[in-house]
Amino acid sequence: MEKKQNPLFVGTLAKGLRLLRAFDESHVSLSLAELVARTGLEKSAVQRMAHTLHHEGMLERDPGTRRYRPSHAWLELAYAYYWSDPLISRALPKLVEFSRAYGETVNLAQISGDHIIYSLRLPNQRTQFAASIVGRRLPALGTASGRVMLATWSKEEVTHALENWPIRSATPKTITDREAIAEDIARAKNDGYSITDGQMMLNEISLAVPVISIDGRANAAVQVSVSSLTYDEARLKGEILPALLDTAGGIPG
Amino acid sequence: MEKKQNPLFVGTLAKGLRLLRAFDESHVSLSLAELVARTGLEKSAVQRMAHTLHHEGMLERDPGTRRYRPSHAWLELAYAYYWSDPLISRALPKLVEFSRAYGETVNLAQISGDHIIYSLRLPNQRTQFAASIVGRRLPALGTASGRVMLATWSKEEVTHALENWPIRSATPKTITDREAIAEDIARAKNDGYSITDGQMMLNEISLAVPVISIDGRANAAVQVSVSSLTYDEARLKGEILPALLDTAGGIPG
DNA sequence: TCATAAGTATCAAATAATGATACTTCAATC
DNA sequence: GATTGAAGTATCATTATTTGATACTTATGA
Repeated sequence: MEKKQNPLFVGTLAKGLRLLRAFDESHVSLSLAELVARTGLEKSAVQRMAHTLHHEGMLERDPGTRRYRPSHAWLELAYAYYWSDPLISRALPKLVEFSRAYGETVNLAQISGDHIIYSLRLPNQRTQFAASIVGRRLPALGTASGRVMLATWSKEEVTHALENWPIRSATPKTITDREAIAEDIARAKNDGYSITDGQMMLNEISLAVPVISIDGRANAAVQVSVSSLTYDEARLKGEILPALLDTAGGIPG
Repeated sequence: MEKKQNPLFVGTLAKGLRLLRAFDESHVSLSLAELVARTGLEKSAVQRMAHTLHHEGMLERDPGTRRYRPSHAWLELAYAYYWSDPLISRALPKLVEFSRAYGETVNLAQISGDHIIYSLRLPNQRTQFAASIVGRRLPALGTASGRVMLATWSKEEVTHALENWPIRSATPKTITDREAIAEDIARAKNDGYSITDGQMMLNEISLAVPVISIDGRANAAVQVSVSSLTYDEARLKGEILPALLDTAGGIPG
């Protein structure tokens, strides 16, 4: 184990958490050996941690394949999170209302370090699975939600973000030029919304508006995803934008 | 710490997990002292665990109040869970379809020990917050979903459940008589659906149908909640039940 | 069938967690 | 605004617990 200065740091617990985080969308179940590979821990340590997590109900274990999987307990943790975050209960009814009225996919995104995380998602029939489930994280600079939040932040913070936050190219259309993103944020600051086209997925247009708190700053955004095959920007601005501004504005500060 | 026989059991990790589980819908943030009270651990241990969990991004800490809260990481874990459970991706499009068509709250429930857990929820405007968010656990015997699943299980399993699983009285109408529940399960076995009225909440009717796997057994159910003020059982059976059976039946086995 | 990898069990060594205690900061009350 | 008790933080000697090497067993597939 690396030298951990602080005597309050409990290495064993941190190791256990690494096993939990070893699971993601492309690692839905892991064997002992795979856990060793993904966590970088000793085989013995992984054996003990996995045993303990299983014993405590945090990992499911297939007796046949001996592979470990996330358990229902991971959803219970999400349940506790939902109650703990006051924004969720304020935003949910507004999003439901919007979703029912327009039938388009609508999400609540929150800033989470240099990423955004989707904390509420109301999918429609056409929505891809990855875009339907909560907890997804995306680099903030590459999303309409992230940009429209940044548009409410101080000049210093925006500069820092533009210089340091990560950018990941997900489609041929992904803008990786930080200058261009800076312009987009400036535009969002002026317009009060941000639109991206095919940044994370081709043929997907995203429209995001900020959820502004009392101090004028946004740490969250409401975002709509539509297909570029059925919408163009003009129609999006005409039909969806006003309602989306109402939705975000209606979330109690 | 109690004597833990198995040398593979890592007590420190188990203790850390207790901090996470100390949070729930009525404990959305906890101070150090409250964590001590709720976990039953030593003050020193809680201090170290909380520090570590915070350091690892699993707990948010308000610098002003010094209280701990669940972090976004708890949603990320849910994201990993969603990918890991193959039922989710199969059920989601069907539930969305139903939700759009009927505009009523629809859920996917799965058995989780002697409880059911809601793993997908598509709320409508009238849905209460607690009924809108995933991860909620309810005693299986008290829910239409739990009963309709049990209806597909072996006689021995049902007997065992009826004798041992917990029952919690949530409303004046909650049925706590295990005989009556046995009858209800028998009825569900015959009908292929289960209806409860005001069991968890007054003025709420639940209709559940099983998601049956190849072996004829159900570990999941699709469930609709409607207000008893706008629906009666007859209307529910006439208008909703056929579509709900289609929805559940359409989930690929 | 054999060979090899994966998973499981054991144990001596010593690191890292423990929990008692002392110190500091906060917040409430007079 | 000073006083007081509770909550939070820091420290450290003790020792229980984790550690990680190794041997053993069970799977897998060539």
